[in-house]
Amino acid sequence: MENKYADFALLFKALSDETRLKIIDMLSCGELCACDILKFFNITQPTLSYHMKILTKCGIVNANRQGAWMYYTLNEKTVKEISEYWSKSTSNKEDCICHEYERNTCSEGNCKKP
Amino acid sequence: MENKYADFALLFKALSDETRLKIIDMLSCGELCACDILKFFNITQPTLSYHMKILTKCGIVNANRQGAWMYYTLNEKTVKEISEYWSKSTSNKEDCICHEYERNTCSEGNCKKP
DNA sequence: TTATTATATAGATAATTATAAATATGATTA
DNA sequence: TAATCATATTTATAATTATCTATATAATAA
Repeated sequence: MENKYADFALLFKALSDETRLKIIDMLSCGELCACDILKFFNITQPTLSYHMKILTKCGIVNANRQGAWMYYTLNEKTVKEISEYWSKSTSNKEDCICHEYERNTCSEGNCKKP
Repeated sequence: MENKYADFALLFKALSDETRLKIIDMLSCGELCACDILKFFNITQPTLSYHMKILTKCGIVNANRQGAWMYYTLNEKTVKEISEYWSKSTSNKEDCICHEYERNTCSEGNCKKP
């Protein structure tokens, strides 16, 4: 992993859109064809294609072409990695980047709480 | 909850930036003053202020002013809500929005897998 | 009270994003 | 083979985002 923060920032960016969150919700119940997803939304086909590209490029969604049709599924590995990242990032840990510097050093220590 | 997809899209948008992910990592080990966070990064003070506003506005981070200093902590409630949303959104569920429509209806059912 | 420190806001700008219309590609059907 | 269907790409555009500089505000220290 070259830069995990950049990688996960990209994954979260893929999740930062209402339409894409709904698509993930739908895929959690099983594989779907692009045309089925499209009918659910009030967006054009190129717009869906754009969103699916964002979801597949970062690895949250698997794409599988069957002739003219594209079938999508959730990528369980990435789904799990996101859970694990969030869980680890938000809990106290030995190897946190915050240990790479001194706390309370503003104005020679004046930012310590009273 | 008015629109959970819009709400969580906003939370994930707050997480879609490398600097903000690092700030959350740092806060997981305990409360920090803005000036301490600032020293960790190669960004200007207004840029940090902008990022902290995004994190506090959506409720991921709590802000607490003590005189001239701003102290930040993680908002454990929101942290947990994000975990729970992701876990639920990515697992098969009875009340999924995908049940609001018929599958495999493209070209009168031709998008069914062979 | 004046200077300094910590933080926020305003304004400008470059980069990115979401969207649609138009078009292209490639598969399927008649 | 021609027409149709499913999807992707290109182009344009409007909106949003990340960043900086400059400035403002408010607290603290000299």
